[in-house]
Formats: sequence, C-alpha cells, structure tokens
Amino acid sequence: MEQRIERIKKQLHSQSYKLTPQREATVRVLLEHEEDHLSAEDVYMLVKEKSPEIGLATVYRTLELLNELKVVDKINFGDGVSRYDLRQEGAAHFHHHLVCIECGSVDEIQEDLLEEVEKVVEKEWNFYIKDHRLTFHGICYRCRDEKTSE
Amino acid sequence: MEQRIERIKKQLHSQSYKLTPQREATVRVLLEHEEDHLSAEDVYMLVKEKSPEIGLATVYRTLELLNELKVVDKINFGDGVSRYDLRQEGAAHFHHHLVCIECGSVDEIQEDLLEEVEKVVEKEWNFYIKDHRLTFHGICYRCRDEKTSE
DNA sequence: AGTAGTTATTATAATTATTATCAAATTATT
DNA sequence: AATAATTTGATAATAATTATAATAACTACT
Repeated sequence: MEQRIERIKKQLHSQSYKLTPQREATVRVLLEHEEDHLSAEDVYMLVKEKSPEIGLATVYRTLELLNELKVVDKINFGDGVSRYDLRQEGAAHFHHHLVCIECGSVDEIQEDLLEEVEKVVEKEWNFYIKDHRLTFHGICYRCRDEKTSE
Repeated sequence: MEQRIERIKKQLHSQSYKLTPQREATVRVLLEHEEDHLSAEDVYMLVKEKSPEIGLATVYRTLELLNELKVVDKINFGDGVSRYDLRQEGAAHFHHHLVCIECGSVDEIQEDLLEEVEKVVEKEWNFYIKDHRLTFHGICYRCRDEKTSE
C-alpha cells in the first residue's frame, strides 16, 4: 500500500503535481476498494469518513488528474455515472468487465484476451489502438448457480 | 427503408406498442443517419426539421423504447452523452467501434471478432454472455495518413 | 356516432451528475 | 518573511435526463 502510494507520488511529481493530503486520502480510498467500481460520489463519501473536510469538487479534480496519469480508468456501465477503476500497476491496457444483468455485480478480467483481435483491427482497419473498453453483459456465475439449485 | 419501418412497426405491435407519427419520424431519422452516432439531442434536432411539433421527452421515450426492443443500442463513448446506434437487422450482437482520439470520428466494425474470446469467457468465468460493448480508442486511418504525408 | 378507458404527447419542472468560479488556504520559491 | 503559484472548499452554473400533469389521440364497446 505505502509503496504504491509512493510510486503514485513520484508519478505526480514527474508531471509537477503534488500529492496533497486530499489527493492522498483519495488514492487511499481507491486502493482500499480496488475490487470495486466507485462513482465520484462513492469516493467522496468514503474519503469523508477519514477526511471530513474534503470537498466534492476536489474529489472530482483528483479523479480527473489520476485518469490523466493513467492511474485510474474512467468507465461508464450505462447507468449514468462515471466510475473509476484502478489500473493494475504496469498494465499496458485496461482490463475487461463482466456486468451481471441479474444482480448488478461487476467482475474484472485481468487477462488481455484481445491480442489477436487487436492485431486484426490494426491491420484490417489501419487503426492504431491506444486503449480499449470491453464489457460483457450477461449472467454471472453466482446467479447461474442460484438458478440450477432452485 | 419502407420495409424496415414496416418490420419495426410489427416489432412494436408484437409488444402492443404503436408506431405513432412521432415514433415513425424518430425511426426515419435514425435510418437516415445509420452511419452516425447521434445523441438524444441530435435526434431531437433532426426530427424537428420534419416534425417541428415533437417534444424532447417524446424523443427520449422513443429511444428508450427502441432500445428495449433491441432496435437501437445505447452507447456511451465517455463524453457525457448517450448515443443511439441502429442495430443491424438480425444481428445477434452489437457491433464494435473505433473512436479516433485525434479527430473524434467513430467508425463501426460489423465483424464479430469476439467468438473465440467469448467462448473463453463463458467457459473460464462461467459467465453467460448476452451482449457486449467493445470500443477501441486510437488513431484512425485518416489521421494516420495525414501524418505520413506531412 | 358517442362515451369510457387506455395510451401517448407536450410543455415544463425536477433531478442528477459534472464543471466552473473565486476567495481563502496551502505550499513552494526567492 | 515576502511573493508567487498551486490547490482547495463552497457554491453557482450547466447539461443531460427523468418525472409530472394536463391534454390529445386513439380503441373498444354500445
């Protein structure tokens, strides 16, 4: 945890940004909820628990900044809010998501899976891929299990 | 065009919805701009040209309805607005997109490309895939050509 | 054709997420 | 310590979308 914060601090410094207490508090919340997909409002609420004086605008600004630095990825699952997802350290690409249409859960797939597809797209469409977003909508293993045991 | 409207009409009727003049005007705009990725506001403006009496709320409701019927897919490219994209008739899955970070263009990929990936996801993650969203962000062939000719 | 009942529409108000503004606070620099 | 630059917090503004309520259009039945 501390090492990751240290590395994020260096990343900020390299672009002449500072890791202010507010930014650090926000990063800590993101690290503590790595498996979740928090909205700005969610992050705000959680940061407030430890740092009640923080303002909502600061959280938005910090998330925007972290997005620029590619520390987090901003993603939208179609429910009208942007969500912020920590990128795996050193990951070249954003990971994928499984959104369950029954229970609303969001699971992550860290495996690339798209290497071949991207080769085809780069070649056939002459498109230089910098990033991607891949989300599957369907029924997760938990909901499937429930159904078979009914 | 007329045949497609006729088929959409039937789809509506099969769920006991009607193809009102406003709904028809909206569908016509979508068909006439099949290659575009219009926001609700865009659609509203275009429908107004032919049917100036239509209300914005009706456009929203119609788009929502068409989305339910899987006539259009709602998609968000991260710019804060939902866009509505006609699904190819009879297409099992939503098509993919190439978003250019230089010029903002959005191109479509009709090929499936994900068959193998989806097999892996279904098997390895025990996730029953009903739909997907795949978008690549990068530099389109037009912007690449510009650069090499500079 | 006439009435009752349903469905859809319009105009507008309300809501929600996000961004902009600006004075005050903090931090860095001389 | 004084000055300059950056960041923050509170709040106002904006933008997209949804809710509301009165009206209009259509349907079914007599």
